[in-house]
This record gives sequence, C-alpha cells and structure tokens, in this order.
Amino acid sequence: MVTIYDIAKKANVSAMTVSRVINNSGRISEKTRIKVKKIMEEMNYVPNSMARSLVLQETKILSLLITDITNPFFTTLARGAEDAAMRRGYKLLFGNSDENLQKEKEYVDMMLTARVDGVLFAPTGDASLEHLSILRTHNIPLVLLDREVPGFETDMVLGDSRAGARQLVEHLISLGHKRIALLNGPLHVSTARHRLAGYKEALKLNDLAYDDRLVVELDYKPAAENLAMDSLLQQTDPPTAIFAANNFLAIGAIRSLRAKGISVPKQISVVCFDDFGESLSLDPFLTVASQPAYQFGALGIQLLIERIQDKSEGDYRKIVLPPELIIRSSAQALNIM
Amino acid sequence: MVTIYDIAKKANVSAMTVSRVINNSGRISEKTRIKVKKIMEEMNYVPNSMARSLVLQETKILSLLITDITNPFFTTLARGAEDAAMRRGYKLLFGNSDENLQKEKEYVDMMLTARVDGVLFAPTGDASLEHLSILRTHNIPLVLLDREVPGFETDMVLGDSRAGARQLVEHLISLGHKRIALLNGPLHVSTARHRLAGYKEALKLNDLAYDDRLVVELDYKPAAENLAMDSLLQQTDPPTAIFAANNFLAIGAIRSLRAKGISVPKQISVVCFDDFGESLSLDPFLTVASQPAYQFGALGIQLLIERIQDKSEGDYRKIVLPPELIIRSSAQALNIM
DNA sequence: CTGTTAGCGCTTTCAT
DNA sequence: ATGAAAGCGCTAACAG
Repeated sequence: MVTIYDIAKKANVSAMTVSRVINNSGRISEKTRIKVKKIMEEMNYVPNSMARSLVLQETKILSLLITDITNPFFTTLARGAEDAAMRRGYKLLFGNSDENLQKEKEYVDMMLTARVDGVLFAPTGDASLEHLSILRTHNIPLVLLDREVPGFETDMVLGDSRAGARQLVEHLISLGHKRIALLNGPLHVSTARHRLAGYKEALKLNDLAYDDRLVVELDYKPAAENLAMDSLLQQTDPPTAIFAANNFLAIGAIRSLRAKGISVPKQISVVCFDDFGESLSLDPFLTVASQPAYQFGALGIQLLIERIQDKSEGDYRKIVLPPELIIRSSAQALNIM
Repeated sequence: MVTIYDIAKKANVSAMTVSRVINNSGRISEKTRIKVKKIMEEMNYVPNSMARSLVLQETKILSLLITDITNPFFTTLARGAEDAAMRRGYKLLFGNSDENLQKEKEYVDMMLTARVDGVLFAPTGDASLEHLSILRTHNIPLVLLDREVPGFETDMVLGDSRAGARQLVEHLISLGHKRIALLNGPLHVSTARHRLAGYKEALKLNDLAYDDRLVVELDYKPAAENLAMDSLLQQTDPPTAIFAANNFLAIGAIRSLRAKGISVPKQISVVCFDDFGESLSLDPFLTVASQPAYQFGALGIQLLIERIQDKSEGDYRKIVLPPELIIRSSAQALNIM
C-alpha cells in the first residue's frame, strides 16, 4: 500500500509536505506541489480515509436509513439524499431496515462503529425511540424523515399526512361516496395516525359518521390486503370507496378486488397516498396524494449538514412538505342506483 | 469519546486486556472478562472501526454499485446482496451510478479511499473497463454483476440474456408474429448485445429475415421510446409485436402506444426482459423473461467473500442464471386479417 | 515554505 | 493471564 511516506521519500520532501499538497493547505511552492502531484499519480496513491478520519475525528460519511428499498417513495428519496450529499462532499451509507426493528438496531450499531458524521433516519415506528436515543447519547446529529417519533425532538422533514388524507377523502366525498373504507398502516407509525386523523376530519367536515368497521389496520405483510378486503366487503353496508394509506396497500387492495371480479373504479373507487415513479406505472390511473420524495431526501441532507457544521444548538426545525393531489381515474362518481 | 483506555483505567487493567475481551481472543480470567464487559456497558463503549481497520488492514465493508436504484431489478438484487453480506458479518456500502460513467468514477474513488474489502459492480457499460482496471490495480476483489465487460476477467454473476431473448421472441413467433421490433438498450452494454443476438437467433431458427429497420437502440433517456415508436409505426410494413430489452423500455413503449390510441395487446403485442416486483404491478399483464434478481445479489456476495477469504488466485468463476419465461397477457395471437 | 514531534484508537508481538 | 512497546497512515501544532 502506497502511503504519504512513500511519496515523500521519492519526492525528497517530508510527509507533511505531501499531506499539505493533498489537502491544499498551508503554503507550498508551486514547484514542489507539482513534483509531489506527479509522483502521487505515478505511484497510484490513494489517501486512506481511515487514517484521516482517525485523526480528524470526522468521516465525511452520512448514513441514510430507509424502511423499504423496494418502495419508489424511498428510492426516490434516496436519490435526493445522495445527490445532495455528494454535492457537498459527503458520502452516503445506505441502510434498509425492512420495517424491522431488529435490522434497524443492527444499522444503528453499524453507524456507531463506522463513526458516521450524521444520520438521516426513517424510523420503523414509535419503538425506534430507543435507537434514536442511543444515537443521541453518542451525540450524532440526526434528522428524522417521513415519520416522527413521540418523545423525540430533533430536526425533521415530514409530509403533511393529515392534509393529504383529508384531501383524498374529500375528493371521494365530492364524488358522492359516503361509505369510505380506510386501509391503514400500523398505528405505531406516525404517518398512519395522521392519515387516520385526516380521514376522520374529512368525514366530520362533511357530516358523515365515523364507522370503525370501515377502518382496517394492516402491518406491512404480504397478502394481508386480501383478508382485509374480504371482511370489508362482507359487511351489511359495504364501502363504495377505499382510501389506502400508501401505494403498496392500494395495489394489494386493487389486485384483491380484481381477483374477486370487482372492477376498479366502476364498482369500487380507490385512492391512496404516494405515487409511483413515472417509469414504473404502466397505466397511471391511480388518484393519489403524491409526495415530493426527492425533496425529502435533499432537504434532509441540507438540515443535517447545517446541523453538523453549525454545531449550533439552535432550535430544531421541522419541515412539512405538502402532498399534491393528482386526480386520475381510479376514483369515479358513485353510481346512483 | 470512550476508548479502550478509559475502560482499562476504570477496570484497573491494561488496554490490551480490554482489547482481548472485545475480540474474545487470548485467555482471560472469567472474572476480569465480566468486570470489563460490565464497565463497557456502563460507559456506552463503542469500538472505533476506523482505528481497528487501520491496524488490521481490513474494513469488513463491501461495496455494491448499481446503475439504477429506481429499477426493481436492482433494488431486489440489492436486498439479496445486503442479506447475504450481513449474514456473514460484512457491511454493504451502496452506490448508484445512474448509468453515468462520471458518477461511477466518483464511486470508484470512494471505494478506494474507504478501503472496502471487495466490490460488487454492475458496470454502466464497456467503458467501465477503465474503472475496473483501477480497482484491479489496487488489488480489490471484484465481482461483476449482470453485465460483463470485454477485456476484463473476473468472477461474475450474469443472466442468460441471449436465451431469454430467444425465448421471448420465439414466443411471439409462436403466436403468429413475423414483424417483431426490438427496442434495445445501448450496445455498449453487454446485455443489449446478447439480447440482440438472441433476437437474431430466434428469427433465424424460424426462417424469418432480419430487418434492421425493426431494431432500435435507445439510451436510457426518458421519452426516447416515444420517438422510437413513431418511426417504427411509420414504416410501410410496421411491426405487430415489440420485444423490449428491459422493463422500463416496455413501459415507455406501451405508454407511447396507448397515447397514440393503439391498444396493447389487441393491436400490438409487447414482451420484455425483467419483471417488476410483485408489490409494484397493479395488473401483472406483461409477458416477461423474469430474472432471479435476489439471487444475483446473494450469489455475488458469496463469490466475493470466497475470493476475499481464500485469497486464492483460483480460476475466475462465471455464474449464469437462466431467466424464467412468464407468459401473461401482453402478447396475443396475431389476428389474421 | 518546509520539517519534527506527537498522537488519533486499536492490535500485534514479545515479555513477564 | 496480563502488560509494554511499537506502529497502522495521517494531520495539528509548533519550530525553523
């Protein structure tokens, strides 16, 4: 392995001079700078970031933990974070917790031993509090993404789940629907609670009664939608529309409905939170509350780096990004029979 | 920051003893082991992987570079790699080159300075040769994924693009199609060349003439499919079926066709390479050659770690994973008019 | 403008 | 069973 000492020897200078050339620090004569640079090239020198970090006490590595790498919302968010980090000279260490608290813990340990300079964290749920506290104990700057965790204060970038849910449900109501089901994620995740709140709010604003038989809470398990649909449809007064709390739930629901021979949107309307990437949807027909996923990542990195560099104990900032209602064809006016 | 010296002092032992406890190495009395462990807990000690790597000359970090983080093929592959790496005690540093040679170079530099123990590399194309050579120069074990690069020998995990393409095209032929267009990726990527070869092979096996007006080479730019469709359809003897070399191209093509009021599959059949994840496709109707993406990642890691640990200069291994033909409804029998 | 010294946190080697 | 010394590759602080 080529070190600065190898370079130094060959260039007849001290290691320190080589170090200065590498970092463009201090004053160095143009002549030696060029000589050293040339030798570094010749010898294929690559700085050792381990050694550097050890003395500098900073790694220039940020970590991004997401909960589902197969979800377009998170991959788009990841691209936003990556671009923003790179642009500012930071590397990004990805992690995928898979909505799994145990995996999340492993990633937290990894962040700690890797001595990352900061963390962008999409928690699996309220139980992530413990993990966040560990990071806080070690003074690692931290930005929460997409989901908040009760009892934990920090910078965050969130969507407006309540408003988005309300808009979606009001859209259904404006189409004449009165029996609207909510296919929700687990309530230990803040976004699920907020979407439920928005759902209730929309009902109330329109003088519709809240019926808890229309609300189903699903964890992110495959095929759970199928059972949920069954029970929903067997009710005496079944829903005419479904509000799915995220894109995957909507897809699961629609597939389940179609498998039963029920047409969407002709027989049942469906709307959901989160869009799919442009390149993924064959037939963009879902009416959605689309979130600016790329911005989530980019702004998260910005907050994080500001926190790292200012070292300031300034007040925590909470950025709330509004969703955009995109009306397509998966929800239609209720047929008056 | 808590170091082994802090622990040592508090436990009235030497740093060396603490180190031994951490690594379960050497013999230590049960009494001191327990005492030291307890103090480590109390003080929230976390080993510093930088310092450790610096002396050990290994990081236990592997790097995975993919070309498109929004493509389900690669995210699924990433999950396979991640699971396999974690299971064997390695961490995975993700990178997303975005089919961009410049970004790829930045990631290579990063791998070098981060001193990763090995690299899983999906190259952007043949021009990646230079980057691979750099890694080779620095003796970094390397496994190529999905795409090979002429002139570069190493372990690889590939799909059988030629066979998959042949099957897809023969399927179309069996449905009565004779004018079959190929919507291909750029030819500086090995998979595109192999898919072209498979396409030609299928034609030849069925005594159909190869017509280069039916073959379009697209780079991965948005909306390129639209223009390609235009020119394809304006021909005197336009295609009745399209073989798209990957999932995104197929989607682009279908959207373009539908925008022109052309129905798939009624008027034009479409098949493609690579499936979508289960959770992403609303309406799994595309007939595809599906690749075992998860296996690509898992096997890649396996090859890589074996190479790292054996240090052996054994022969390079090339694993070729066959695709699976999944017949759905996007391709139908040609209407005899 | 350049060099010397010391030390970042850890483990290897050699003592005891 | 435990410890002391040296060194991994690098840079901050000070000296010249």
